[in-house]
Amino acid sequence: MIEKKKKQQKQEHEQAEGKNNIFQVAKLSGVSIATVSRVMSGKVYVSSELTSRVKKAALTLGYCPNRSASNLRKRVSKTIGVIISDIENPFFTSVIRGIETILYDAGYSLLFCNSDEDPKREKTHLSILRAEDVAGIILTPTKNNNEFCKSLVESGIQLVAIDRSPGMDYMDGVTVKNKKGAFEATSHLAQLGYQRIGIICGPKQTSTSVERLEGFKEALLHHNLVLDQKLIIYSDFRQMGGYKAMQTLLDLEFPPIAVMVSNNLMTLGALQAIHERNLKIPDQIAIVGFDDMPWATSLQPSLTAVAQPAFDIGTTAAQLLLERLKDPTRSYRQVVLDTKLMVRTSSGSKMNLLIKPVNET
Amino acid sequence: MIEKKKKQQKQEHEQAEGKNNIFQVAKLSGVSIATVSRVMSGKVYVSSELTSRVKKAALTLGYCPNRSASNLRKRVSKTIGVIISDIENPFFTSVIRGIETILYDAGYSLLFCNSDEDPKREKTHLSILRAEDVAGIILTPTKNNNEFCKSLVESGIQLVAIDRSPGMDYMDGVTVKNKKGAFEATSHLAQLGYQRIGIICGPKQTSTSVERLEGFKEALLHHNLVLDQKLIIYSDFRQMGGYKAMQTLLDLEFPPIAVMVSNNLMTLGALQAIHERNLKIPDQIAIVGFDDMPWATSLQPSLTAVAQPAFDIGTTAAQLLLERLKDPTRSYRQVVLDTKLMVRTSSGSKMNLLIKPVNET
DNA sequence: TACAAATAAGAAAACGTTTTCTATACATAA
DNA sequence: TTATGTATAGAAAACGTTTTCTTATTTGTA
Repeated sequence: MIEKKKKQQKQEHEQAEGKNNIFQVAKLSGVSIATVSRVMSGKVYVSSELTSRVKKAALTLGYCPNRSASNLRKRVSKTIGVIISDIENPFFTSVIRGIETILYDAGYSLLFCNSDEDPKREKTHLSILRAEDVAGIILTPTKNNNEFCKSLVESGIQLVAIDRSPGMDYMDGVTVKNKKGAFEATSHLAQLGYQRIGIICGPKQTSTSVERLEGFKEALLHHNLVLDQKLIIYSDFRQMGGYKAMQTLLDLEFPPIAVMVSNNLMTLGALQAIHERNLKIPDQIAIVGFDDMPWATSLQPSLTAVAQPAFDIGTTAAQLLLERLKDPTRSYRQVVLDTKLMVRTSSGSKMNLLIKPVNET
Repeated sequence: MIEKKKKQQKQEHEQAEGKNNIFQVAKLSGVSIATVSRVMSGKVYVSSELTSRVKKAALTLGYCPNRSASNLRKRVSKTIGVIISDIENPFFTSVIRGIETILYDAGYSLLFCNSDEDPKREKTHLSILRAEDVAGIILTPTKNNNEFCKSLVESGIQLVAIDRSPGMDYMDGVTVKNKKGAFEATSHLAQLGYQRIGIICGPKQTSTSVERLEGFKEALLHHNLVLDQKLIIYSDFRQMGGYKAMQTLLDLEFPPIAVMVSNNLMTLGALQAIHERNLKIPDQIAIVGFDDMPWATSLQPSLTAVAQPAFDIGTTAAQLLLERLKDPTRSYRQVVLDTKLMVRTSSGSKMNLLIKPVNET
């Protein structure tokens, strides 16, 4: 008799105060732990009598199921990893916000990592995320980790690439029409009569940078403008890089009269360099940026820029991931979102029709 | 015989391909799972012979321990929750970056949440983080969740408050000298000869907003300037709010000739309103912002602003948390970091070069 | 009346680790 | 020699869930 009781109690898990578990709820409500679990997850038959008793007990104890145990047993986690290359870039924070909005509603948590554009760091993060048993990962892929990504997919972790298209056929992806955006921006400058147009690019390897340069070149061709290689400067997508790149351009024997800058942070740097030399925008030099940012309308003159739907990139990526988690067999797809040229005054447009606040709450 | 073998194999966990576990490593290297675990954690005696065999097996299988199982067993997690009120605010992204830098090195992962300044959302996130069994939480506390926070601390989850001081004595905190920062900024304007100075504040409830207003008032008093209640506008720390607030100020019968804006996003909005009316900065209106941002030097004129050590706020918070995790009994402490007035041209300082930042670290 | 099907709930197994307990071999000290 | 300690490594328990397996009860149908 005593023997038997002892054995039964073996699992009673007398715990320290504060932390409580399913056994305590079961005890308080006088049911088995199975029933408690069923009530908590709420999708199986439990009598209304027991349901209410369990719910009451759970409430008074402030019980909430341990997620590690749950994940372990279910072999799935309600966590999704996000690896961003630069969290200090407002473009990416908008993306994150988009991701968060969707995933939060779907009951997922976000495990966040900053790769700093470093493939090694990216790999470390990827393996941590795997150990963490995330359901999926949304990332801005750097190069060099293709085989590793592939092995992740094989081991059942779904990936979604954003911003860059790594040319992988084993994951979904969301990008924007970089080439078209750059084409429009450059054409805009050409149409305003600027002939000597320069560009500040990002790193040579990233697909976004390459595509934007392509659009730039095509626009020059389209408008019968000569392409001077000296007016193409490669940089690093960072503010300081943009600053130095613009200095280089301005130091040329024949500097450009208009410039397209391939991302937001470099645009800030470029503006700084221009202001330092007391050049008038757009009279002495016109400028068009890529990425429309909150500060674009606060600049004097306001900044003409190619707007990317950053928030939508995030929501789209999250949705792709959710759909794939629901149906892992469906074919991989690449969603390409549109860009929009926001014409303001830094490009020298006389008709500043489109001055609107970027961000209304 | 067969019986016995079956029983032994019971634990062999023949798995699907791809995912691998400790049993497979043990099998491949011909040792027990205990030994594998000991090798992986690497702080207990295992012979060099077995160690190398296990390591090799782990490598070829690409094994890495399941974190859920580990957390469950160890009853601690290497995950830390971060709840930020607005991820689109560059100030907070710098903070996050600081947090990430420290915690990454210490082997922690970051579970990220956006509270959107909404106490209800904050509470939801807090309980998710508890279920997730995080070791600690760094948050920008909104009001109204005091008792809940307290219960978290009681159940063993350490909290660190950043940016705002909720006046709680059961958690560590990191803030900056808001009052002193606002005092200096306002004094700077007063010393330049501006007499009619306005302020755009954040929400009335947040401690940062209150402290900055206090510093503003004290500076006026100190310089024998009258305080016109009409020149104090409360807003919401967002760009649109700053835009509208500045419009309100400029629409006054006697508008201010200089303005201090209590955060970065509202400053952007205020600038927009000023530019829309084609007012010259600083000749027709001077402006000083709170929070020094990457774009401050790209503005024309460049923006005078109170710099907060956002990155350091993050690293400090992370360090406080790590120290507390190491020694949960140590007394709670509030770290207050210094601000620094970055004098540029939007405040009109060109006219008065005698002024220099009054500061010591 | 009897037998199948459906409902409800407990017992027990399983998830993949870490760690305690136990056992062996070998060295050292009494 | 015997006792004691130490290095090494396997067996088994434990972490807190979810879910399968059982069992008991109720309902429906031939």
